[in-house]
Amino acid sequence: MYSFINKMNFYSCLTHEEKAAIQGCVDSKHYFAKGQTLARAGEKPDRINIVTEGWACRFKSAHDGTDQAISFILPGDQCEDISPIQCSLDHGIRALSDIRITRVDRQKLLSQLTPGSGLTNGLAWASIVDKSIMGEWLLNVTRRPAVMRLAHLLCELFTRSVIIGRTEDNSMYFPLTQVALSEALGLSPVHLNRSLQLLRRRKLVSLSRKTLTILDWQQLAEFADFDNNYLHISGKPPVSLRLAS
Amino acid sequence: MYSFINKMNFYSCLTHEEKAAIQGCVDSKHYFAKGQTLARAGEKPDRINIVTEGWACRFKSAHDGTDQAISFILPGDQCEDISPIQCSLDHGIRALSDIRITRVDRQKLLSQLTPGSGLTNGLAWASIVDKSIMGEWLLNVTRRPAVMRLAHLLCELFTRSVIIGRTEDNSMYFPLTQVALSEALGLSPVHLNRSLQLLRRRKLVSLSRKTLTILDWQQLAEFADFDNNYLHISGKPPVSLRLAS
DNA sequence: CGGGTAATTGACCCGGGTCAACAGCAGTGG
DNA sequence: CCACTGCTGTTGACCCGGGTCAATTACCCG
Repeated sequence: MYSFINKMNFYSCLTHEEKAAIQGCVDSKHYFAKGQTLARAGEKPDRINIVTEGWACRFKSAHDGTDQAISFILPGDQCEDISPIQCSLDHGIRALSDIRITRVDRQKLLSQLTPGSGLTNGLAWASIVDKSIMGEWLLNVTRRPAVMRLAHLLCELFTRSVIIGRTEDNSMYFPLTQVALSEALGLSPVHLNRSLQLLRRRKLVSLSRKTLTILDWQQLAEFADFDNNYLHISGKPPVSLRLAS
Repeated sequence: MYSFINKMNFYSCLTHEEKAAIQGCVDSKHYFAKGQTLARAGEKPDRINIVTEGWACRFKSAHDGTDQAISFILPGDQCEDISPIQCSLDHGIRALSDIRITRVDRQKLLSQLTPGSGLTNGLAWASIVDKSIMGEWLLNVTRRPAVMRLAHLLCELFTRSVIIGRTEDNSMYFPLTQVALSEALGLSPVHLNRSLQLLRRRKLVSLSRKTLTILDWQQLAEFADFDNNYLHISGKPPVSLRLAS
């Protein structure tokens, strides 16, 4: 739960009371193994599930049975919208690694959403960033060639990991298989593999044993045409500093 | 302004007082010609601009100078997020037809966002739908071949037009040029043209003089693998009925 | 009737998909 | 400790949907 509060606190600024109040909404904790489905399209969940450890993804299934990932859920992210409106999911959610989840009482949490509260602002931020990311993915997938597309996604995921404090130097935990990456990027697994090899050959990244290391951030970001504006992190000194190095 | 209130009222349910209060936030009205830029990436607008007549699009520019549309703005839609958080735009906005805009005072409007108010709920709905549409676009663009992709977008735009009451029988106002369509679908204008011709030859749609006519909704929707679930309109009888016909 | 925008057509090409085989490696049970 | 099994990653050969370039042809409006 620390991960969620930390994220809210990053975007907004929570008082001690607010943090405690959020803690008070916790209902239960759960564990899911890699590959398990956390939610299916059409469901109408009445709890909020927050991923506290591990990665998941939202995905939609196409006419031909293939899946497209529409976003990644990292520690601190919720599976459901936290909104007064409750509507059925239009996509599924799947664990991409073993994950830990904290379930929260929806009504209790909603009651914290008074105008101006830290939680209200934090969630508003998070929502804007989510939308921005989807816009950037749209651009990524339609306008950038495969290698660049992959490089861009790696930049994004590294930056997001920095934000939630899950990097160590230039390395990060990276549980995605090549198939999962290809489903996010709209590429075939085969071609994704070839693109990844190009990045490795250029000594921009190294990726093995679930660890991604950025070998040359400047070069990688430039190559990917990566501009972190869309993540709306400007004015968050700790992160800016980390990324400048 | 009617278009915006009507949209909020469609998703939520506004009292007379609420409608009047929204009207009270109106600041000024403006006109923009087709092709004009309403906003640029990086700007931090402090007014809310609501399109009341005509179409616009949000777009992002790629490394090679081409643009990708990331969503369409129809009458009743706002250009800016209505959120306590104010952050800079990560995309531009361009008029796709001559458009009319009503400018609204941000602070006044925000003061209407009390928990449980019709506006709060309406905006929450709208936000969820916006996000859903982007997810569907992601799927559309990565997983569906060109003709199907186009068919799907036409289904979406027709459905959205029904929602805002801008259709007449099976026809609707449709100001998009083929270039604009191709920018939304991630296709080249040439290929878009060919795809459109296929749909015409199959007698699924007709499109000329800014009027789109759906010749066979059943067939078109089936062909496009269109499932309007993602627009979250179930339980809105007037629309369901219109679309069933 | 002229000029500019939007649509259409043909010829050619390439990024990335598909299919199929194989290698590496982790976990499992004997 | 090893053999088995299934997942993940890698490679090669071949193919096609959709891109590009370039030239016309409508269409719209003053």
